[in-house]
Amino acid sequence: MIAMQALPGFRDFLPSDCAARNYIFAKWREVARRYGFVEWEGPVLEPTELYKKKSGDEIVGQLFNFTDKGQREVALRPELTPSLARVVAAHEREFKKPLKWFSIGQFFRYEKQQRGRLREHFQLNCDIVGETALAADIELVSLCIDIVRAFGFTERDFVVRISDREFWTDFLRSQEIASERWDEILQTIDKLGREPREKTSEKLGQLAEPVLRILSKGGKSEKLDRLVDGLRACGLANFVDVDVRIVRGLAYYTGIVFEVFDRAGKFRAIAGGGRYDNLIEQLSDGSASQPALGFAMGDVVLGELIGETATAGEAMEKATAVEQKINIYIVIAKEERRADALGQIQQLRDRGYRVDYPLTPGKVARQFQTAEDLGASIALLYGDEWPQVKVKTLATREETLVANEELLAHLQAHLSL
RNA sequence: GUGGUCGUAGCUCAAUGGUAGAGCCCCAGAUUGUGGUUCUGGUUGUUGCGGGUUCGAGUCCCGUCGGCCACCCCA
Repeated sequence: MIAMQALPGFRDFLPSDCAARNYIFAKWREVARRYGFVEWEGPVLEPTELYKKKSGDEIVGQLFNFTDKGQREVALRPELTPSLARVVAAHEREFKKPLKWFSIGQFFRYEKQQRGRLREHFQLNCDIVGETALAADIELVSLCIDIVRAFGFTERDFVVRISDREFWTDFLRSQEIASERWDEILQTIDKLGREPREKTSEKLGQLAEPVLRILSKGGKSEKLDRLVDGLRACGLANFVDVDVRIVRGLAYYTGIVFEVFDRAGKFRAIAGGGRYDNLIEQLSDGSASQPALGFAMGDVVLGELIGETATAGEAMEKATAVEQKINIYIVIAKEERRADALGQIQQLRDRGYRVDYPLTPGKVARQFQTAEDLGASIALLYGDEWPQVKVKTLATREETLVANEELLAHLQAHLSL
């Protein structure tokens, strides 16, 4: 029995898990760069106040927070957006607008874990700052779709549900509802799918009838139409559904909001985001003001969906397998040749080949087995043939003798990496 | 935070209240320096932990920790 284990909700990444994670990160990075986004990072630990301040009280109860040795109230970041807002406010004039920034990092929350929901996870965040035009919303949703597509998913596998908070705030204004109640009503609409209809009606009171009528009709707006038109021009309209039931829990969203789900409805949201035009101004106490929008995509649900989707799973399997293989394994058949082998190993590694060899004397049969296990395509045997080396192509079992000093040239000609 | 359910070897799982097992993995062999198959042998457990009932507990009871599921909440 091992005494120490990881804390609940925290993961160990064994090599295969790490390879899968790196694969996800690589796709995220690759597609974000295709869209002209640049990478940045913020601190993992932030003052608790940053999250208490304006992002809605609902998040505070789930913070992984504590008091540090300097008596500061701090929290492991649960999300990136407040940090981004702070950074943008502090460096507002240093960059031309719009900013297109992305970040990959670890985020934390303190709550009971269950499937798809740990106390720690990795997230991609993509944000556009300094652009009010709907074109920015189209760009962001397009990027989100293309990132999911990059893993081999199609419109049969996932859907982006798009909504607009302004659709609801316009409605509430038309109903002459006091703005203090808006957040509470939006929360109720957000919960609509998860709560019994009677409870919703009770909470909405006189609004229940018009709200339910809108939902049964589907809800439409000129802005949402234009958004979908823009995505259609990109050829991405098949990936989206307008669905005004999407509101999102965070209070800081102000306009378009969206969430990505698997079509089968088996998992939690894969990604989510929206427009938060007032947050930067709020967090900076008015010293900076920038419209902004962004989304986040986590590694946990995405990873589960990749694992359960044949095409995506195979693509990842293939990519990670290649990544973990070595190119060349050195078989030391005679210990007298170890020094010669080491000299060549150094040369090969300098040239960029992935090379491994037995650290202790061992049977030749076992060494070939190890070469196979490590995924080498070629084995070099150092033994009685010296100063020649036996070059064996493992897949075909073909062997040729090559003089050791001609080995580099020989491999360059015969081993394509 | 609340409720339900589960916890046996590194992994997947067996064991009517009566001496804890199998498969896989791993390790070592099968006449001198050649790998994916095969054969032989071998290692591994305070049955999550702590109490209790019993002649006797992996099995029943209580507590605790951990996993899973639902609720809460959702970045």
